[in-house]
Amino acid sequence: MPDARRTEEGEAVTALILDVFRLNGRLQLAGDRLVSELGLTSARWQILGAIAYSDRPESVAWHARTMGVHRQGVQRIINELSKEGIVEFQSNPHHKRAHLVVMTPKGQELYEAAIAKQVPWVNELSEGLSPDDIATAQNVVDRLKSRLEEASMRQDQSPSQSGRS
Amino acid sequence: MPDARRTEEGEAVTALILDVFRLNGRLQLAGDRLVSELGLTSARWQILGAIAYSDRPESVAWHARTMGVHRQGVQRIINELSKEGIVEFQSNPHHKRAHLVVMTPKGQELYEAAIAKQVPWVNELSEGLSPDDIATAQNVVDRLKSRLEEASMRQDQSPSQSGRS
DNA sequence: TTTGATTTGACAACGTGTTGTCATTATGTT
DNA sequence: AACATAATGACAACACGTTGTCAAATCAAA
Repeated sequence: MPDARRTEEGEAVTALILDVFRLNGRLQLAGDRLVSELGLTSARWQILGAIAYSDRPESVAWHARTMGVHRQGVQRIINELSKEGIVEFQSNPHHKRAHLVVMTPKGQELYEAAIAKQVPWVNELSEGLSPDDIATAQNVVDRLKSRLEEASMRQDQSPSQSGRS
Repeated sequence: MPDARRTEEGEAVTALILDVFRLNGRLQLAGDRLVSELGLTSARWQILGAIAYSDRPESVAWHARTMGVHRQGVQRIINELSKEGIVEFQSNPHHKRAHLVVMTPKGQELYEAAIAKQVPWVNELSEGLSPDDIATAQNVVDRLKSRLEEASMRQDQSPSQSGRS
């Protein structure tokens, strides 16, 4: 047994993790409420954001990689958005199957309408918080995220490392 | 249009929120990997934790309220855990239907085994981070969570408040 | 060109959480 | 006691994400 007890940092990060779970749940709820009357959900909104922030049209798989989620989930939602005329597929000169995803004018209006709702919402939510503290929080969260990404990469790349030295 | 642009805090919190989403995803993944060989998942683990931390046996609905999620999801998972002999129901002297949930000896072993895996994992994950920064992060996350809970309560209690002054 | 590995989209099954409805049980009011 | 209200569990439908498999397309190597 290498470590039977948590270090001071380990204890603090454990508490932070539990709060992150709860905050995430609340954010999903609030996000769904915020854009539900636009016919959007948190998941759809996040995907529209990925499309909006990409410099050029990209494939579904590319967006999924960038977002750190699996292709299939993004594919399903983008297919739905396509049926509803919110996004559409452009033929890809470099790949016959991997079509490029772009927002339709209707999709762009929708995305801007969502932002118009998010701005006053987040302004009220964050009112009075110290920008320094927020930056510190973001830094900690980002570092934890990065470490987990690295650890995940290591585990994926060397699954044969089952023996111990 | 009350606020067309985000305040400084609004901008920072928006960035923080996006990172919280990504961190949450990574934590779910890491948590599932950590306890998968015990036959647990992140969701099951979290529910076992709620049971372990309650001072006395409580009903499913009570746990759901405490965790801030809906009864139905907790009910389904606890029913599964019951079938597998990980938790069991005690008759409730004060309520004929709302049985009390307790962990079986097998469930307690499972939960302790999960903690034994989490301790070295979180110690490595948090190594080198400043305890002060972690505390600041937790404080920010907790305040955002509390504000969202309050806002959610307000919206639930006064759904007739559709007009504006 | 041929072969094999990788990428991509399609499809299906499942775990998790949300939403809504229903019957049963407690609780509070009259 | 009788009634209305709330709480609780059961059930079903759906949204979202994960996991696995398959075929088509691309790319790299021989």
